Amino acid sequence: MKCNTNPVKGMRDFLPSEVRLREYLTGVIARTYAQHGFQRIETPAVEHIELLQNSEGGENLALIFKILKRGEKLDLTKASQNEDELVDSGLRYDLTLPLARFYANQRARLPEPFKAWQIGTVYRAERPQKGRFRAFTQCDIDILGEASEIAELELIHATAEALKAIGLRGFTVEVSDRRVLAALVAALGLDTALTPLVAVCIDKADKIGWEKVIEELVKQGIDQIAAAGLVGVMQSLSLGNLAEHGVSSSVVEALSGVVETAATFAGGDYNVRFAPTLVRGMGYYTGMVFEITTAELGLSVAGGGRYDGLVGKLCGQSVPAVGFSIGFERIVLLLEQQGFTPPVSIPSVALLYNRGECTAHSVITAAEALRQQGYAVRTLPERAKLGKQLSQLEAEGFAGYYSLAKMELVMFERA
RNA sequence: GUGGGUAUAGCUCAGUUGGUUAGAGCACCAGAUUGUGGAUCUGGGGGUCGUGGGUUCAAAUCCCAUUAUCCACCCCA
Repeated sequence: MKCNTNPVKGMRDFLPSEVRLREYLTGVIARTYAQHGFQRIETPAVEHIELLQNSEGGENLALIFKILKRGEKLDLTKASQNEDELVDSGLRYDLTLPLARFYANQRARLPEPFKAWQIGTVYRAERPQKGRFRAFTQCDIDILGEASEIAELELIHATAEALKAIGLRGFTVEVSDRRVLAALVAALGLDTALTPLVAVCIDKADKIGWEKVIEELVKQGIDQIAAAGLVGVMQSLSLGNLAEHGVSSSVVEALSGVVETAATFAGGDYNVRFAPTLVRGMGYYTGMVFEITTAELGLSVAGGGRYDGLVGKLCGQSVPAVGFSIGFERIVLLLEQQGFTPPVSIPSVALLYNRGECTAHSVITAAEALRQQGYAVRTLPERAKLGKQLSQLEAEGFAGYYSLAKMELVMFERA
């Protein structure tokens, strides 16, 4: 039977060369996070559907891959069928929610505050396009149990250091705070329930321009004068004048402190700035939010924020929390665009033998001897057109080859 | 969820206003030659032209549907 050999829509196969780049990157990121004192944890890809759906995950809720009940619990004969009755679990769409559940469940065994890092695949049933897949890898660091902005600073610093270690420069860390916009909305006398709606419109400013933002706001039922007023304030907003617009002094101090301190650690390698239009989609964010963008890629390469309410909803005890996630796939995309190739850890050689002319024993013995010398060795039958084979091996990244017939090791000349 | 592009050999792609047996390069296999490290030459295998309908004497080519894929929007990493 002939069947479709493509991976499922939005999912990908990875070739050896692609995996090599990905492994190199995860290695660099892992090392940086470990240096900053974060501990790796793992959680399952599958979570209870209730957790995923009652999470204020914003638009992501519509994108959950749902998993059918199994066995007798899957009753397809019921008259009134809706999705919820057939589904009991789903694939995670981010790493934050599973972490919050993990923490609520394992808290007794974890240090306080807890600094965790994770790498894992998450799933969203979106329409795939450039830099966007249905299964993709995220690298998260989170601090739970730390209410002060030292947590924000540590996360920004560690994430920026990870990107630097990968070789990225000139990126911009944007910082804002959910409470800024909420204060502005309140100061203008608008219903604060409108804040999330307003946030979505404001978020588009960079793309569609302020004129259009006003139109959008009006379309959402906000009157023209208030909309224009809000946009006017937004355009002139800076760390210096936040207090004049009704933002509480504690928020202003925390925000300026984070932006200024983070900038001193950047040392010219990257930028840190207050970005009033930064909002972010997740509903669970309660305070500061951040994002990292690069000029080369029109997409953000990292995003995060404070979500103080999330753990409390799961275990009843309020636990402050902040997280920052690296969009692994976008880093990969960026490096591929730059033609980046990861450094080789061990030089590899190909051991070429003639089929039929030598025993398996002699092949493996010779290979072992080379491994003892520190090479990674792949045994391969020698082809009739040796020259062609050798050029292919060289292109594949082999440092040299060993001819079993001639008993000699030949290194390729480095161009 | 909305809009657009593409679909021909393992890969990258040609294919004229519809017209005989659908092509090239790369890759693969065999042979020749070079006295065997990439070259050169000859030959070979390999395609239901995404799928299903329709128009026509005749469809890879035109029309419709469908699927896949890529890109953009929404939103996001």
